[in-house]
Amino acid sequence: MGRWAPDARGRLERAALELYGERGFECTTVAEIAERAGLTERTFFRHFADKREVLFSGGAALQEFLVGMVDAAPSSLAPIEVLTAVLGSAADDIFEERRGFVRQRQAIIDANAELQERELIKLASLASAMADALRRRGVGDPAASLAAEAGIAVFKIAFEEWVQGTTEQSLSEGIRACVDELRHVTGRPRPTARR
Amino acid sequence: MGRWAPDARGRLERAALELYGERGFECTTVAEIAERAGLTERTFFRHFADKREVLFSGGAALQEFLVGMVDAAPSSLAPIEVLTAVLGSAADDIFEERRGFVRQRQAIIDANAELQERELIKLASLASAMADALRRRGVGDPAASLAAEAGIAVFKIAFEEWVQGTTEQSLSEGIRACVDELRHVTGRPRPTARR
DNA sequence: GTCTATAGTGCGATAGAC
DNA sequence: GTCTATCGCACTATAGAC
Repeated sequence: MGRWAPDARGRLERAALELYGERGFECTTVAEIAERAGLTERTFFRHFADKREVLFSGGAALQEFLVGMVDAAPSSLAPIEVLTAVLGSAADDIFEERRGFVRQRQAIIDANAELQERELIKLASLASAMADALRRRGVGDPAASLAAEAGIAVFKIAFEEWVQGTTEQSLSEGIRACVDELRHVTGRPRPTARR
Repeated sequence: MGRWAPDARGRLERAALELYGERGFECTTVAEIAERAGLTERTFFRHFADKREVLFSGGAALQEFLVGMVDAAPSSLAPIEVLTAVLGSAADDIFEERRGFVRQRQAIIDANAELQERELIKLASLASAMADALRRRGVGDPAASLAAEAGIAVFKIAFEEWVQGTTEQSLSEGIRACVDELRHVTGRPRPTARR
């Protein structure tokens, strides 16, 4: 048993989620979060770069998961197939099991512009990491970037519907449906001599 | 002739661009910007919600331009064709003529994470406005969102290459090339009975 | 762990334009 | 008189320096 109660980081995360939910992100001070967690302001900033980051530190794990799956995917698969499979796995293994937490967190983010900014930069960094992973598979440019951005866009749109709860579909089903829809939207791959 | 020198807003924008370029975004205080523009800190915040916004207020005009063009496009065009045409027009009529300014501004943004966050949220709002415009044309969901997000992704990737100056291509040529590449990446629109 | 600079807000005063 | 743009001051909270 150490000198301090364990899991300071986790306590700060939980305290922040509670308080942001109760009184909103802007109306919560770091001092209040620290107090509820039984710690000081200074300690908060040693764990999280700023007041927003406490909601996003889980993103690193998600990124590792996705990149690892892309790296491990059979080399026979086309980029779009890899992404569909990998995002679907994340949906089933990570999101579906934490639906309550995810929705609570999303409600907080949706209520604040600063938090939306932070979320978008996390998604952009995810897209960039996915593009790198595709390049390691030998996918060229700009195909790698385009596929990664398209994958993230699909995820974003499917996630939005899933988290709202207006659909019976699972998240991974929504992802597959969106990929199909994207195929139709972009049209056939060049009107070469066919017909 | 008024009591004050005219175009306070423009003076603030120019002063900010200069100072952010000279010493970086973080090392510039709002007081310094206001001083160079011959105004006070309080006036800066009257015109711009925060220190970042001074670099992004032109985005509203771009959004109006794009949405207006989508609304005015012939109804015979498919969503992806509308977006390709509209983004190409913006490239030729807005970006190509301001290349110097755009590059200077981008160098400032690339050097700072907070500014990248703000840029991403502006792009997201652009995507959302484009999706709305497509829905007004009768495009359904999620096709409208997907097309808009794909269009913005294409623009982002083509813009990146163009602004770096590593290509001879014009921005609108880059956009068309990226749209073609995206078509190939997503693959054919469902393996229906053909062949 | 304390101290401080700076971002950003709220409110009242002022000086013109109309 | 009203309206608008600016200033000035007091204030809080974040975030970083020491």
